[in-house]
Amino acid sequence: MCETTQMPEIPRDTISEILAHIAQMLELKSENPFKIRAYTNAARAIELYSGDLKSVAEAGKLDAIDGIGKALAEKLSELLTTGRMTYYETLKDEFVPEIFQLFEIPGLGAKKIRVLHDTLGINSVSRLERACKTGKIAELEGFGEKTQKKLLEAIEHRRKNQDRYCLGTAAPWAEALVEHLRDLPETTRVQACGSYRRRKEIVGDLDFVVSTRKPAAVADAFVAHPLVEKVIARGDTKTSVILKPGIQADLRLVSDAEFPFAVQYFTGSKEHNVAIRGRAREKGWTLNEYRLAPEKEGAPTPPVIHDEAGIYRALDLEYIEPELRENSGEIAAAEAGTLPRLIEWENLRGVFHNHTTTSDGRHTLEEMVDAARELGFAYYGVADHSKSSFQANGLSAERLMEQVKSIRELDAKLDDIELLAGVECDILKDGSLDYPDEILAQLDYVVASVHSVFSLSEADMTARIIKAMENPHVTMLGHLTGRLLLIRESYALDIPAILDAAARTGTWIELNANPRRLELDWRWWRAAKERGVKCVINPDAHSTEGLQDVWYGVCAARKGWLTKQDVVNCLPWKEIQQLLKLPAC
DNA sequence: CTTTCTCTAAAGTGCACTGTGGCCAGTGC
Repeated sequence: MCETTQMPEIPRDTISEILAHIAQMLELKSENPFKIRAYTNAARAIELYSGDLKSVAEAGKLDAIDGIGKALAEKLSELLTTGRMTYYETLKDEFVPEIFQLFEIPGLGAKKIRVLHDTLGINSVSRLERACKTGKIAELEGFGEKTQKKLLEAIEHRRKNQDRYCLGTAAPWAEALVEHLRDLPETTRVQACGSYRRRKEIVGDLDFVVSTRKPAAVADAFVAHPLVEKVIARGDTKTSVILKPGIQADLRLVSDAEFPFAVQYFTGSKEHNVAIRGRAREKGWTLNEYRLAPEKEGAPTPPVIHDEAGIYRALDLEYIEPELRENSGEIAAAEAGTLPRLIEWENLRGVFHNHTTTSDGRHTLEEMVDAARELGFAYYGVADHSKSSFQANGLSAERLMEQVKSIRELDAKLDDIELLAGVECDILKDGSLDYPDEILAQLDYVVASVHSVFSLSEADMTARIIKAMENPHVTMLGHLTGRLLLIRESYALDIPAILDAAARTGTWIELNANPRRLELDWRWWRAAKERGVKCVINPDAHSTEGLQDVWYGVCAARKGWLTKQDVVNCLPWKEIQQLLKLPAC
């Protein structure tokens, strides 16, 4: 046997993270700020680079990438060819790894972390918490009572979110495990349940229900999956594990006859199930995770159930899609036969809010358009950042007009997709827009979004956004509430007032499909629909892969009871053309 | 550390906000 010398390819994201980590360490060492920025820029340049880094390194051409000079090219070349970077490893040895947790606490940056470390020896979140509780932080120069209180709250918030994951984070793990279970010869039926199946924007754990005649074999195979870190419980019917990323996953093993009941039960929500069981009881039956049976002797015999829909049918209900099972009126609607026919992924015909390398996207216009064609979209809109979003390399009016020109040129060459030239225009603090009207008038549509000054009062923020909506060039509002799930709360906003204004001005509201956003939140869409406000599902894609986020957007729209009639981008091209008052081709 | 120029030296996204400490510094977008 010969030894293998082949080195596994280092993912581009890992390289980018290493550079960002170096920047962080240099910050802690109070290095030359421009050196720090050079590493930050390089991390970004690598992230945005779409070519094959390894072959560029082998050709010695790394310094041709914008933002990579002689020194960085050398270090990256070492990393790409040997798998190690000496500089990085030496630097890393100077710090305990826990200290980097402190950067995750909002309000703490390198300067403050350095003070905490040098004066109180704080090098981890747990030490920081202790110091806050003993009042030591408030005594420090540059800190005070308020900072101490804010830090403690941030630590508490962090702890609360520790066992919560975004739908988009958990979905690949859930799907990998479902596929693994389905591939086993011993499994009959497999279903992922719980909040993941209900497509909640945040999930706490993963639940799988499997029917089988050989539960021990299935459990063995489940715990042997490479994603599994450790087994915390192992019984005949239930196995619980912790996956490598930290999330708990439960596997329930049942007979095939029990399967529909287990799936219905473990899909929840708890509130939905309580209501459903109450309904069974009214018919003299008892419903649990194993069966539907007469409650006592003499009660009528329930029908034989083969699948989940059968349970609902037995209770005189239409089938209720998992996304709707939140006990918010779905049972009454199922009884009356008025459940909406929910939008499906296949109904989407195009998208409007997408970026390119011209602002902060990772792929070029051509690459993004190719990806959109592959997804089968009939139309595709580009909306890069406007000039005030300089941190996202926002476009000056001049650059924007150049981009419009290149979009029109590419559009003329393609006959299987229609391209639209738009912009994601910043709503400035006073509600005015980032370009004059004569510039906006030259675009096919405008996505108006807030990217700065999040701390306005509710009244001021509401007035700001309404003012933007009143500009006739504004077609839709992007990521209305500014939340980043598990990272940042929404800003203060009077949403009913915004919905009223949207109805009055005919402004569409985006359902931003990025799994960190999924806003406007699904809980508001029925109120929007009542007012006749239209939804537009946008991926806010910064890369070709990002386009696939529309799937999460459709999940959220389904949770919001939306049908294809409620979502503008389910319309065919001809109707979009009329709605946007575009010249006929 | 990189880029660009005034080509071996200088400049390098800019503003709002917050809290603290006395009119500034650090953080975050």
